[in-house]
Amino acid sequence: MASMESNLPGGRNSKILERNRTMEYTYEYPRPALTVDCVVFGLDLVGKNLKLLLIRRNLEPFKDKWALPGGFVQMDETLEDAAIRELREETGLSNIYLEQLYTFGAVDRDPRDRIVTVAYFALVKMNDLELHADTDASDAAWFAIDDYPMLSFDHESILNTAIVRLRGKVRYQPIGFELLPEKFTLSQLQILYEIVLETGLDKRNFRKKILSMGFLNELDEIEKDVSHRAARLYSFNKERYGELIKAGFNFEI
Amino acid sequence: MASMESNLPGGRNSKILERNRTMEYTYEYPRPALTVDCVVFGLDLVGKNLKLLLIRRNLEPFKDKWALPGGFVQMDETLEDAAIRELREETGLSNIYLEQLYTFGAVDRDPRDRIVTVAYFALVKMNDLELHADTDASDAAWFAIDDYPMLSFDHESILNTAIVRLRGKVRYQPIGFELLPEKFTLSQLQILYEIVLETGLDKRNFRKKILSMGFLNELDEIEKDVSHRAARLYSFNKERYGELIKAGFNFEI
DNA sequence: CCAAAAGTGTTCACGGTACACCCATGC
DNA sequence: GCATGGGTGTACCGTGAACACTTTTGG
Repeated sequence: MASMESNLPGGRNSKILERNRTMEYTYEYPRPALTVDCVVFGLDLVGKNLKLLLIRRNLEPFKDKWALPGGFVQMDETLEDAAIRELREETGLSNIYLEQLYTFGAVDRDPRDRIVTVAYFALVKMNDLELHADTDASDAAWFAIDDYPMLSFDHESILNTAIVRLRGKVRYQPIGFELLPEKFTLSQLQILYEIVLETGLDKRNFRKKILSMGFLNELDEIEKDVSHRAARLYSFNKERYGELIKAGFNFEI
Repeated sequence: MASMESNLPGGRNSKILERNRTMEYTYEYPRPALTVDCVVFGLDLVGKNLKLLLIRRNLEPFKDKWALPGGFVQMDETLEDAAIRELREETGLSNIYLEQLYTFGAVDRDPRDRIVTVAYFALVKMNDLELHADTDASDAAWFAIDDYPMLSFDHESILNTAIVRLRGKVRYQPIGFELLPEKFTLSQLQILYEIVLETGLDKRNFRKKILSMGFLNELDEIEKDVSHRAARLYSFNKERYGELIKAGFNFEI
């Protein structure tokens, strides 16, 4: 397990050690450990707030404390694969929107050792959700974004970075749909933006704008089981959106 | 050199090994190596094009090939510190704009070993530039962004990610000023945007817009040594920009 | 006096914003 | 019939876009 890349570090701790699998000289030096951590957001359309998925740690340090789901990157998997695997193992989630957020490398962010973590941020449709913790998470639960417990390590600052990213990105990329069911009403879409952007929006202007963009499919279907006039359902037409983007269209709320 | 973080990986390759400095049980498992790489952009106002700073590698693999400046992260430095150190060692640059770009973790991105790299992107004022390679770069040079040599490793895809980021970010954050001298003319500022955004801009509209934003200092100074009417010089007022942002102002070109 | 770039206003079209009432449905 | 949210149009204003000529300076 010795190697070197692009260029040498300062030289300290470096010595020629062995030939590796490609038979080139490599160097040995101490390596930080590498983990991934995931900030998972969900949307509570009833309670009208944004939710955060946390797990309860069952190992030291921070045993029994809440933390972002995550864990070590293995040698034979990409960073994204590691994030996907950890999410499945610790929360049972799969097939969700995932994007790399930022890499946190403060020297003392972990009390045990030098550990660098690549943070991901994830959006899930909370309806088709079924949490079941495996492996080393004894518990997983959703918390309101403005009322969550103390977090382990530097996870609070990772979370804050993710919130800033979400708020920024939701305005100019159609990622909000990842938080809604496949079929949704325009009111639900509006509530999504109102929650994430922490603002009120005018109903008529919102509908005019979003419909004029032309990437929503108007379905031949309406809401069920509501005690008032049922709203029409829509779905996001990803292909159409791609075409529009190619043609120079600019999404913005 | 054994440890573990947030949660365990799959379990394979893991065993209890030793107590570390905080006297908690830790695990041993193989770790990817960790490097940083920097995409450094400069602006050539005369030739009117964007430039890229590369180094010539003097070690295998890709010996004598061009690559992004970068190298291994040491145990006692943050990721950003590593990027700053490598830039100084390999190119002599210091005190430049630097921001984290993306972390690349494909399993086979380096032929020797599993190496994950945290890419940074940097902007330099090319006038106050003086390149001198130390350490392990035998050479450093600027290339036009649309005419550069073959790059080592996956550095071309890192570069492409950086270009996308630059083009996207320059439109809604005042990072362009990092590519200009402290004192610049409005025409130079316009050329900057025309180069980066690969578009033409109307002179009158551009001036109206940028001046109306109210964060440029109009200096009592004009260009020197030009064979035509000398233009007024301006500088970017960072403090003023901060105040505007706090007040809800939105920068956009 | 010529070349080169600096500097300067107005008009028009479009998109954003503000704003209020009737309709459909379930209980 | 009443409570609840669904659904709809217009007028105004401000910003973005298009567009051409005069001024200054050095050589």
